Amino acid sequence: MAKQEIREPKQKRSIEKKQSIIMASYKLFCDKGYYKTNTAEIAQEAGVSTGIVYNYFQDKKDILLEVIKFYISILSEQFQPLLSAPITKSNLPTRIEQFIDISIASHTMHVEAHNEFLALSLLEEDILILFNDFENTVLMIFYELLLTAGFSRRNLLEKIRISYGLVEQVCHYYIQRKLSQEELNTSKLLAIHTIVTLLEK
Amino acid sequence: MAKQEIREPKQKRSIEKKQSIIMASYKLFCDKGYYKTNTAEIAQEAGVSTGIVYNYFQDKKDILLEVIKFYISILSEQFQPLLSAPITKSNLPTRIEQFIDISIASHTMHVEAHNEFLALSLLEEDILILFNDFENTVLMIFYELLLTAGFSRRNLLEKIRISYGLVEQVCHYYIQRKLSQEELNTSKLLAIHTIVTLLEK
Amino acid sequence: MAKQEIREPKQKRSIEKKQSIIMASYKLFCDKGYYKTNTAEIAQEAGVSTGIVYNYFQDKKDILLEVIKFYISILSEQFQPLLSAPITKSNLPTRIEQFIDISIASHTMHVEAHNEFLALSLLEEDILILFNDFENTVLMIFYELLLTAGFSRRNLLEKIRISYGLVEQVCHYYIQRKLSQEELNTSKLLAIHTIVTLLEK
Amino acid sequence: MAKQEIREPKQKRSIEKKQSIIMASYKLFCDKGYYKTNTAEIAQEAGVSTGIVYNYFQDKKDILLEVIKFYISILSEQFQPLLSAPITKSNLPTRIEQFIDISIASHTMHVEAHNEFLALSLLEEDILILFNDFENTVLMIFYELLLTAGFSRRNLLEKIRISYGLVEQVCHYYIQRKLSQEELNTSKLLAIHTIVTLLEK
DNA sequence: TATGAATGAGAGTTCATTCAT
DNA sequence: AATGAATGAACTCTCATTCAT
Repeated sequence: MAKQEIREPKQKRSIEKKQSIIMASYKLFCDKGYYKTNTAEIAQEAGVSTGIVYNYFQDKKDILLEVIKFYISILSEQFQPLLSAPITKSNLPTRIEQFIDISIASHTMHVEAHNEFLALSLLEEDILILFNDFENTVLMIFYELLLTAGFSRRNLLEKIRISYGLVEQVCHYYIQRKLSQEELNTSKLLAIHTIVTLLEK
Repeated sequence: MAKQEIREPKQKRSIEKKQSIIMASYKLFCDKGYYKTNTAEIAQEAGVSTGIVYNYFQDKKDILLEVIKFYISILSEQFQPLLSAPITKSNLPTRIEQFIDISIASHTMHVEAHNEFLALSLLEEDILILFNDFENTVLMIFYELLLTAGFSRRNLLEKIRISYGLVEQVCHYYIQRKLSQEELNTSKLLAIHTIVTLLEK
Repeated sequence: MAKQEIREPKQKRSIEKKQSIIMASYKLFCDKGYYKTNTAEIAQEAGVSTGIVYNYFQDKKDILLEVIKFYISILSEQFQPLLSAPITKSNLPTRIEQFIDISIASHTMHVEAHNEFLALSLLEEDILILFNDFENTVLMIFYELLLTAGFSRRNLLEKIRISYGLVEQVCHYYIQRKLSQEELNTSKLLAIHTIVTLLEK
Repeated sequence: MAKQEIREPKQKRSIEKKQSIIMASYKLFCDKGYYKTNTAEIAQEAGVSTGIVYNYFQDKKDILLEVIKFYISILSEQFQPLLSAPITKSNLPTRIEQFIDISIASHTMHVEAHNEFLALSLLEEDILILFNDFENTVLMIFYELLLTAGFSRRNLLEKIRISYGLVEQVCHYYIQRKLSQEELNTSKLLAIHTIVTLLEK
């Protein structure tokens, strides 16, 4: 029962085609959702035939995984500047604010993607793993940055987790409940203050 | 294209039948997920015919909505004791700990339900509304309790939202990442301390 | 991953419908061959919808197995008179001739079925088993009949197998090569004489 | 609707390429069966591109025909020594035994091929013709050998056909039913004796 | 000659919903 | 009110064959 071999495209044109299928899928998954998008639509949106999709991907689920990897790579890029800047005790509040701003920006830019893929991560184990890996990477970088900044190692990981979760919640509220800019600012200030207090404790 | 009228069952036997369909669906949605459960299975699990399901429910989605209402009613019941007990400045940490414990207990008891329905709430607008309504109700009760306890009205709602989110995050981490009991205790203590600080600020 | 339950139809109408699907498939498999018949055609020929087929059968292969059981039951019926008549040393040639005549008659009546199903038995293990079971049953009955007739037990089973194969070959030649009636008669006489000699040896 | 012309390869490299496609197909048809082998696999196994296959063969069926011709050429080779040795009344039993032994050897060596191609010959008319031609050739050679050996012309062809079929049956049983060596020997002796009797009659 | 990416019709199967009884 | 057989559109995936390069 030999599985058909999946071409890992080496040539430029092939890579472009695989990428175009990913982009088309990304768009459709955001617009209509993964379950409500069928493979024919993906092919059409990508401007290819239905058959060729299966030259590049094992099955529909495989497409989803690649789309999510692509999405995570976008997130990664957006956080990059923040993650490579040093943290000090004095610039901590600014850094937290930047983190919140970037989170909100990235969620807002891809609000449908965020919802859809978060939902799928709850429904499918292997998608959860991709997101967890990304999250862990980010958390570990903050861990190192905060150690370097002179914060105590004691319970630091737990503190970061809680802080991270807190930021996620602020973003989630803002986007889902459509908070006003003013409410957002209030929440931001509260969150920043809370996190600073927590980390310095 | 007049939609077939859905009877709102008045007689005892009918009510029981509708309820049994909801219970069967709840079980199956938790076990296999909404998308992977078909109506024939629901009918079989409920011990009724496939046709009769459509006497009580508009369509499959309608069943889901009722199942979620049922799930929320369970949550509601579990939080009831906490929501009817008064909060004072001195018992606040205890109350927060109780809140966390109840949250974890209810998520753990229905861990599949929690994941499945949270995911669906991100995929379907009308499910989100149900959960938001529940959350708002809970938040408002805490708002009143905290006002009565003498906490300042200033930014109180935002503070509660953030606190609520923080608890959700701790639970989510505990369940998804399978934290050890020890890690959980650390996180709990940190969370309680953070929330107390935040509210008293 | 619960397989959909296959209804074993108890009610008269259901049994009739299952039978009609088998008959339609039998016809199509003989006319066009199993691989070249699709499920839509089967449904159409049976006068049902495509979906209902899967209420009665696990999958396409399952239909094939039932069709072959049906075919074997026909064969069984045709050999019945011969298999229930006693054999004596003196009527042995007549019995062998009857056996050849019935074999030819049944192969001729269902020449397409015979070829198609024999071919499939070589391609699919579980089909081979069905045919082997039938063949073994027939051989064992002859074994008993010949013992009763007073033939020696020594190598009797091997002798019967060879005789059976010999008859099959005569039929096969007659049908495939379109022997003339005269050639058939010659072959028949030779086969009868050979078998009698073999058994009496 | 002019069919694309199929080159009959004259150059050495082309002939080798065509042959390698045939060999690859032979291997795959034996391993997986004709229907379960696709042209991409054939090309890969042969180390050529999928497109080039259609320069040498009309279509997939055409490959099959060539593969069967190749298979028959192997059979032919294996029977060659026997078919060129003279038969006498006294060495007849030995010759028959050799015939059985070669048959079993060739079927055993290519047991998958034998089953697969026999099946296909029942499903496809033009394949049957190829096998019949081979069989007829073999039978005619025996006919001549036996005439030379002094056997009567009367019904000789029918006798040979029956004998040939009998040998096929013994081999078939041995391979399909996995007879023991002992059972095989018994059957062989019985078959030889039967055929000798038949021919001498 | 040769490549292998691309095509697209067609396969088997599922399932929410309907309807004759 | 209840049944469960029946519907048929829609789904994912395969593969013999073609064609631009």
